[in-house]
Amino acid sequence: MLDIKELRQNYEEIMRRLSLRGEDFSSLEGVLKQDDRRRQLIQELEAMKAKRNEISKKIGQYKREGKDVSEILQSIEDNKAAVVKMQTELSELERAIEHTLLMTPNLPHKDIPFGKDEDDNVCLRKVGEIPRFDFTPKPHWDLAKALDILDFERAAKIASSRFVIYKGLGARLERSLISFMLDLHTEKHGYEELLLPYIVNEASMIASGQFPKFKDDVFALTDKRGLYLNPTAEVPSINLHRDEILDGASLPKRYAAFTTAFRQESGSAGRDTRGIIRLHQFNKVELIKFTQPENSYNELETMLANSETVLKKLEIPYRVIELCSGDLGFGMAKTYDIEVYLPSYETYREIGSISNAEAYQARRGNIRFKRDKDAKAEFVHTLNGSGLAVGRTVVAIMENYQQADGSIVIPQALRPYMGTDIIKQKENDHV
RNA sequence: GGAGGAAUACCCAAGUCUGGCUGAAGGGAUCGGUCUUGAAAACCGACAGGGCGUGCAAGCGUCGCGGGGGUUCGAAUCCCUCUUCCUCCGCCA
Repeated sequence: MLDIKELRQNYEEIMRRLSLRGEDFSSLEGVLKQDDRRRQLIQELEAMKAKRNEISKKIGQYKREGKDVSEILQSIEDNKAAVVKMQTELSELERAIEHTLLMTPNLPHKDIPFGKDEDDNVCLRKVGEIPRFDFTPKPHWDLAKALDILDFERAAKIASSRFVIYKGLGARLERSLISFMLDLHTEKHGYEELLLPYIVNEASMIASGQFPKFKDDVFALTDKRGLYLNPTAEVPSINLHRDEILDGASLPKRYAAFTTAFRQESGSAGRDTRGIIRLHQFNKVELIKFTQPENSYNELETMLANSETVLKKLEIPYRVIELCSGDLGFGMAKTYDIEVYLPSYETYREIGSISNAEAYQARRGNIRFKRDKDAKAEFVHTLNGSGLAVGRTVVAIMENYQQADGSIVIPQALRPYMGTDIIKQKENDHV
């Protein structure tokens, strides 16, 4: 959320930076007018309240002294109605202002490339060798079918389309990757492991930036409490410290969390319908940081490096993309995407996204810190990154490590977890 | 699911029945001081924090006793509602 005071003081500059996103934000002009009226109302209202408090105090005093109170009671009659009226107008204004601010995205960081959409993103580097095959590489769904490690038909029977069942070494591969990633980040990169609720409430959705704007993207439960299936680990983990004032000495806080994410994907009908690239339910290891503002961009770089390490150790080719202003996520000031090379697509596909939200989520979720005991509370910066998307890592391994006979070699780093170095077709397989 | 109980500042805790001099007694912790070679003890002093508004600032006002709403001139105190926690019963991995 943007700070209304900053918007008031720096209107031109903020509008200029917002416009880099390529959308229309003229509605913010109205917010300034509403804010003027709001402040005027607060002054009038508080003056009346001050008067009322004073008179009430006097009434108490008179009563104790046994004096007559009817005259003084009379004098406050008009006050009462006026207070109610002003209070009503004020809360309506506040609600309207808040709604607009909640619908307004974060300011893009000054240094990120300007652009309209993903075509203007900038490739920073390519890492790893793109595998060369002396046969035609197969897409992961074909490989999976022959190996009998993924089952889409039965998943559709049990749930619906865009779900999958992992079987045998397929399931083991997913589980191994989760452990591998968590072990790496907790043991080598200094993150603390979290295992979070998969169900979150509305306040959490608002704080992390999903609501109110992206309500259609999530699964809502019918439970009367207003609960939703977690669309990304960012939601439960950012909310870990909602409405808290953290000790500055405890920053940065670094967390790694395995979660299962659930998404409607309603805007993606027809896209990535085959395989496990885009599912309603998928697993992810997420990295989260709460930092002091001056350190957040350093922490962003190390977080990116931490995510890259996963792919380096798995020896999967990838590239790092810096998102341009027009492709930037709603709540983020700066984002790197990591994309893995997929032979069947003959291109790179996103496998992780590493972002700095600066104070945007902290303001929504009231997440602050104090530099020392007597200091004023300041908003932290929040960062989140994939470390990585597990299902897509499975895809990357299957496709990049496939052999001519359709078997899949397990990356060296993963073998201790897998207990085998290859996934191959079972003998006497009768499916 | 049923029956009870609770939520007050960093912690403990009084106040709630009977609304007003209570933005909140008392204790602990913490910080500062006296004493001491040093420390402890004892004694003295300080000790809501935060949001919002206003102001160059000091300050002033407002809101704030789990959250939200209501009654009232006035609410920690009365009413409604939600949340969380505890005890017991039932069910259950």
